[in-house]
Amino acid sequence: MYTPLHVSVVIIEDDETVRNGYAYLINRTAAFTVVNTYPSFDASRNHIVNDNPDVVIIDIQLPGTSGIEALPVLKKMLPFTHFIVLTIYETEKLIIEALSNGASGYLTKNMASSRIINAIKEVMLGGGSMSPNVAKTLIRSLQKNQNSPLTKRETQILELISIGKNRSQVARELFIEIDTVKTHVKNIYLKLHVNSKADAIKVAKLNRLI
Amino acid sequence: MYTPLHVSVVIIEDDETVRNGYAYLINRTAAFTVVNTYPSFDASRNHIVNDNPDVVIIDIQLPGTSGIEALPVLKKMLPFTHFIVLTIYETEKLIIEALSNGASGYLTKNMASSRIINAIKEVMLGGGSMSPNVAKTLIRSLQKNQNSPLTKRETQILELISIGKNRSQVARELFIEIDTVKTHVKNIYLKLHVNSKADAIKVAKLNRLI
DNA sequence: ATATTAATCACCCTTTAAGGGGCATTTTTC
DNA sequence: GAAAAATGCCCCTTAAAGGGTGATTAATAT
Repeated sequence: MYTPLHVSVVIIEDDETVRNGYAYLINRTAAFTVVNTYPSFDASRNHIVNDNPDVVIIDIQLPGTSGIEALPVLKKMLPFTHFIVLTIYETEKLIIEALSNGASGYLTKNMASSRIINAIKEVMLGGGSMSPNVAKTLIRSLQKNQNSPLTKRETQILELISIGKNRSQVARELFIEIDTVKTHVKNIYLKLHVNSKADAIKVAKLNRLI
Repeated sequence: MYTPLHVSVVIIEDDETVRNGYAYLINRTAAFTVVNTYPSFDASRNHIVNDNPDVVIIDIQLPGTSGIEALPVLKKMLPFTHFIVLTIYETEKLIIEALSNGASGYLTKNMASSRIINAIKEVMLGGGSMSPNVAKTLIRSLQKNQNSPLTKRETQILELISIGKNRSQVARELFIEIDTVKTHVKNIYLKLHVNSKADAIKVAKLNRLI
């Protein structure tokens, strides 16, 4: 694997011991240099653009601005920098927020240290990196319930409705009458025990029917 | 890392050379046994339940039923088996389809062979596994456009609308008047050059504004 | 073969939501 | 202190949603 020379890294992590541990680990690796470390995003604010790192390792739970909130701001300040979240939290919500806010990687702190180095290499090559638990959580968030009470057609119709199409648009798209769509919608509501579009979508998403 | 003994693997892959290569590689690994290989899902259909593998390595492009179509069927036949897709294709659509159809891993064929072994270990431990390019594609599909023409509030409102809430529900949720929601919606439509909810959601999703 | 489920369509009806227009105020941000 | 963002209040018309009741056909499972 080819790794560009002189990869500069900044670490944002509030625990001093952990922060120094990572810094040691990264500095020990040939061609990797930790150019600066900060105990919080707020502390990094006026310096990090000057550091101009290739990669930022950032924790989620930080004093003041959280890592999640910091990401879009950092991304704007350093548009060509890669961000790797390194945290103990692995809830679906946090993972999706971090990745949608600009992180290229999401690692949990119980990882072998070699994986941190690997992750840096991977994101430097334009890839993404996740620990297995994170990958699993993300994959699970994509997976549909195999025991859906809805039929194929009902699922299909609810999916179209969930992306904002109205009944006549659904009818046109599926080459059926609007009254047929209406019947399906009524049956969907019956099965999901709801009586509105919004509730149906909510229940369906909660149970991964769509 | 602890690995349970006797991990049984089935390979579904149409190219004989590749198939035998994987089989050799996996059999060479202690505690891993390839119990059977098939050139297609259709060929495996009547035997694979009897093979009862812990892990199935499956290609996407197969003669007859594609790997994507095969996944939900296999998942039903083997509810406790882990599936790893191993393919040359890495489009967003295929990746999301494969993962939402039940795959626990998605690897591309240009990977070092050790990663296949690692992936099997990871999914056996209940994790997920993706190669960096796949992770990047998946992450990118989550990322929002940083240059959205919409303001924070407009984005927030469009998000609520996109999950099926109507204006009065949005108003209640954000503790504002329904007329304010209406004004925001009007401005959203102006900015996105649309004049309906469905079109706004379509344009916004296409440009990752929501 | 035959019951069940899924999918299709057609009317009735009332209420709610959506969309277009214009305008005014306050709060935030640069 | 100008500009952008967020808030709110009217006018208006049409489109959509939701509830009820029913029927026919196609697919599928027992």
